[in-house]
Amino acid sequence: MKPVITILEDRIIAAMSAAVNQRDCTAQVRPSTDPKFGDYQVNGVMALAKQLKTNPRKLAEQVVAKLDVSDICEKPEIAGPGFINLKLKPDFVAKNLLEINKDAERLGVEKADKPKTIIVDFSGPNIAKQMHVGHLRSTIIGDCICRLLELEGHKVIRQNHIGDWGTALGKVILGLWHWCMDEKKHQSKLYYATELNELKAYKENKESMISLCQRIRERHEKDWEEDGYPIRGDGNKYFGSFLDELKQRKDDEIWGNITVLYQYINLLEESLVGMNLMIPTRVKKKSYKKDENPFEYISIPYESLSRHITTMLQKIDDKDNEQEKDAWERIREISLKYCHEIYKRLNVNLSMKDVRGEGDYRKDLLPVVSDLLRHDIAVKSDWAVCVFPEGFKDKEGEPLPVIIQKSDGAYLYATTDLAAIRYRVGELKADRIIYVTDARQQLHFEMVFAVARMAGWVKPETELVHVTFGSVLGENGKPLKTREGENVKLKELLDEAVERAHKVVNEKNPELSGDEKDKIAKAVGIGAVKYADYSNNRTSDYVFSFDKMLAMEGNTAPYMQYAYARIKSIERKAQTRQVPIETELAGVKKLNISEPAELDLAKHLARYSEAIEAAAVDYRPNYLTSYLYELAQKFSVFYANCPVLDAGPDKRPTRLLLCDLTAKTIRHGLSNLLGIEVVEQM
RNA sequence: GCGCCCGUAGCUCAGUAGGAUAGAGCGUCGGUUUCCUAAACCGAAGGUCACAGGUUCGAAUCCCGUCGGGCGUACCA
Repeated sequence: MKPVITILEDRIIAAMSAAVNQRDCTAQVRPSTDPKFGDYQVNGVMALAKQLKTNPRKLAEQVVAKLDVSDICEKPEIAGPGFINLKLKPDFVAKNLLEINKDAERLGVEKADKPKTIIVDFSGPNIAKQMHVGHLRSTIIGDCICRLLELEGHKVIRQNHIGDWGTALGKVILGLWHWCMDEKKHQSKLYYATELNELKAYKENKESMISLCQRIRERHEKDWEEDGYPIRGDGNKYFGSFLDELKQRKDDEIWGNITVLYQYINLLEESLVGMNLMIPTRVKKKSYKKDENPFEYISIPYESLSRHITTMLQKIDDKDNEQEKDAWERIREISLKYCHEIYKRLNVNLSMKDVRGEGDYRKDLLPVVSDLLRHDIAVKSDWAVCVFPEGFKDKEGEPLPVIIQKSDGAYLYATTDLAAIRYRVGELKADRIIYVTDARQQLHFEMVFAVARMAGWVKPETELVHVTFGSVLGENGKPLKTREGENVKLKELLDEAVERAHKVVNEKNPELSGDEKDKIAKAVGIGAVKYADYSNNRTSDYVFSFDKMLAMEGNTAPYMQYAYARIKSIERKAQTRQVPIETELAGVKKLNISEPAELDLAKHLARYSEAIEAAAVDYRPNYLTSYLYELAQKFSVFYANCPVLDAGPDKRPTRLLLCDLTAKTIRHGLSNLLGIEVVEQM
């Protein structure tokens, strides 16, 4: 079904063209700013008058003279400097609504004329860390964008570009080794936790810090020597089997430890800078004889050990780096399983088949770099391989590089992003690629896009879109953290939301069964977190507040869910009063709209597709939540003023239909597009 | 320094390629329940759209400048 606004736009354009004998006029039909101006206002005439240097009011008169909308609107009115105000005829609204009602699946939302293949890159957690609040926005905004585009009939390919190939992984692997050695050799005394506290405590005390670091280094070297069979430091004695056992551990234990270990490695390496402490490690020989130890031993600065491991990791397809590969696969497996539990709870449509992480592009990285070098697009600069796209400057005004390979040979996220673009355009046949990440990565993507175009990996008509969003802030106006200054785990955040929702349900509706309470608490709690995010303009930061998002007043998930539950309650009540809803609804051939509240609700219902279109074209879910909120408000007014079940036989079918369509629209918006559950009662 | 984003009611935020008297919610004050869920509804007060210029029929929106805040700016993502 064509949206009313589009029909009007077409008619206005035709009238404008006829009035001034000129093509491509823009009508600028917008919803009215004030109900007293009608339902839609035409702004384009004034702009056209300016362009033609004529009197806008006169021009408006000429346009209206050519305009035929009598089947849709009352007589158009000219107002102010040259607005044309349009008011829909109740008959037209009624007819329109009946058509939408017939289309229960799509509620009147049209499909795109030319469906495109659209890649949406979102969520992308770093698997070295437990998913935290920083992953929330990309995950849910990305999911909503996919659902909107799918509704419009596009071929949407979801890509979860997980971070599994960078320095963070090197740190986790090193951390796991510490965990292993702690258990195998140090009676599980959790030395790393103790040392983490010491590192924190000695921050300001250089002497103590130095002796602490020396102590750590010595133990490390000794343990490393010992964790070797048949050759020293190969990790075959303890670490290899430890990785196998890891599968049996509980997720909570793993994540608890990894979090601490990660901090430990980070702080240790940070503290080591400038101390000149060296640690032995092995590196593969350039060439070696058969049956010879393929490794040689070198000393590297202790603080660069995790980066060294990252480089080893990035060569995991070399059969001598099997240990790193095992560790990588194990972490990936554990972490992804955990991520998908979160996705499930969040009602986000992401599955394992959508995962294509940095590491999956590993075989493309060398070709990417050599390709760019061969075509003189990339150059070596200070031993790193760089591309200098035009128009980007650094602090000194010098050309700013995209580094695609570090001086130590490691690849970076720009490299994997480039490999991903090549794959998406080349293999997936993308017409458009949408990246949903926070605004801080803007420069990165601008530059990566520039390089991809320089290399000719994207066609000129391929759209590369960076959909940005702001940060989630705490009540203090700073990025949301725990009291200890750590990232808030997504799981804990969701747990608390559900718990709080549960308390409210208990208070408001104590007579419900335990199961029902649980179900409602889950829908309300998770829904509240998601809805609060969606209802904010995505480009701005927002302050996270459980109290606000769980409030019944205002633009919140519970308010929407309540409106839905009220309608469902009417339906339940109808059964006890022997009102045959199905029969009455099926029998509606014509609507009888008499009350202002009915007309107001009906008009809004007919505009669902406009809201979808607005939200989809700008990738802004808050246009959809605003629409839904207004819908719920209008329904509340209707509910208060128009009894449904007690209405006379001339009015009841219409009112039942308004209820039914309101419920369907709320459910579609909330559940199908935002992934927020509705509940039958609350 | 340069670049990007932002500054709207006491608070949290909307404001859809410039449109008419700038909107919600919270909070404050007042009202509504013999009636389908009051987890609701209705009303009132509350604004120099950071500041100063410009563009024009018209600016919160576009341009220039100032102030204030956030983020980014070569081997992290």
